[in-house]
Amino acid sequence: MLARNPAASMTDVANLAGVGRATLYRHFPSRTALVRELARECLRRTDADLAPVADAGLRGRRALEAVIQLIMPLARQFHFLLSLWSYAEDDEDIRAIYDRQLTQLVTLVEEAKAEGSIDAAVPAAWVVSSLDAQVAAAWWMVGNGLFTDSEAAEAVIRSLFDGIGPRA
Amino acid sequence: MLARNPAASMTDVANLAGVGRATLYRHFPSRTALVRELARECLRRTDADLAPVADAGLRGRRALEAVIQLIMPLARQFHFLLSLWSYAEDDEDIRAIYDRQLTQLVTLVEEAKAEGSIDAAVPAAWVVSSLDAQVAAAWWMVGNGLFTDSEAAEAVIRSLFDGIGPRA
DNA sequence: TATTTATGATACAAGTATGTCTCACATATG
DNA sequence: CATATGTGAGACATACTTGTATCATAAATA
Repeated sequence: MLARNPAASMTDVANLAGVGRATLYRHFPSRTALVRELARECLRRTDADLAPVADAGLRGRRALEAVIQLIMPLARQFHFLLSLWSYAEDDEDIRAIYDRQLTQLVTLVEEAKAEGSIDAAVPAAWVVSSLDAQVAAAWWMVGNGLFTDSEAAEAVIRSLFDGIGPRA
Repeated sequence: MLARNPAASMTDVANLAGVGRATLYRHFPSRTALVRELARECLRRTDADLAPVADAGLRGRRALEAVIQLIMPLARQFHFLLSLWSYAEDDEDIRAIYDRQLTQLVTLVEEAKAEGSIDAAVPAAWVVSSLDAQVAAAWWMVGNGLFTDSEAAEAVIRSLFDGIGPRA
């Protein structure tokens, strides 16, 4: 519900969940608590889905490509945070997990730079921003039936590393 | 105010504008009217700023690069529409202007394909989405002091056409 | 100077959201 | 069977937001 409409009320959430509003408040003492738990869940799920990348020992560009492919189905859940993040960012736990994930991503970017698959002159922060923005854009394409999940991942990988210019 | 916090109340807007709430209602009969006028203003300003591109007779990639450079300072005003667009999209005038601008952008993309500076296999919708997403991302970098305006435009142009891979 | 106009402050009504509380009921457990 | 637990429905207080209306005042105009 909050992913579709971040301004949804507790009544809306309860109705969509098929439970009474009172019951919702029994599980989440406040709206802020609900949003934070949702954020935590998103971050947990990301950790879980991205674990195979680290386990497989992938590095640099190969790892980033795997991350993009794995993260695409989660983009929807991520996207809701854009407008609700202000409620979550004050939470210490959430911030810690988020910072760690961000650091891991930056590490992959640095590895890719070291192996020569990313231009060392490009700031890592921009790579991460551009990656994030394009994943969100690609998910939007999926949502509007203009891409399948795999097409979306492929488009992001290609655009990110090689751009939309003519193939070499 | 609405650019920073799209959920801001009329009181917030009036306070930031340094006028009374009543006066704000004298100029904009409703919150929706305010948002729509803001949207109209954004689109008008975009038209004005982008007019030189058409006047100079730029086409294809050169035109797209000029658009990116000119649009960057406007990105902030554009960005507020993401969450407020639902209030504006019902307005016939606004929709017409927006659709025209979008069509013009797609035309530039098609021209770039024809001249060989964009791979014909890449869907135009994805080019526009990726462009839009990266402009927003770059503006965010500017807002956080990680890019200057011109660095931002340069980064978007380079990432869009050539990606972040090593320079050929 | 007299008058019109725009403004700020404020009160007001109606609607909605949050968070708390109570009560009746169903279900699971002892 | 008796009891404990969780739920749904709803009342309730509080607060906030929208949109309207009123009134006194400052500034521009005639």
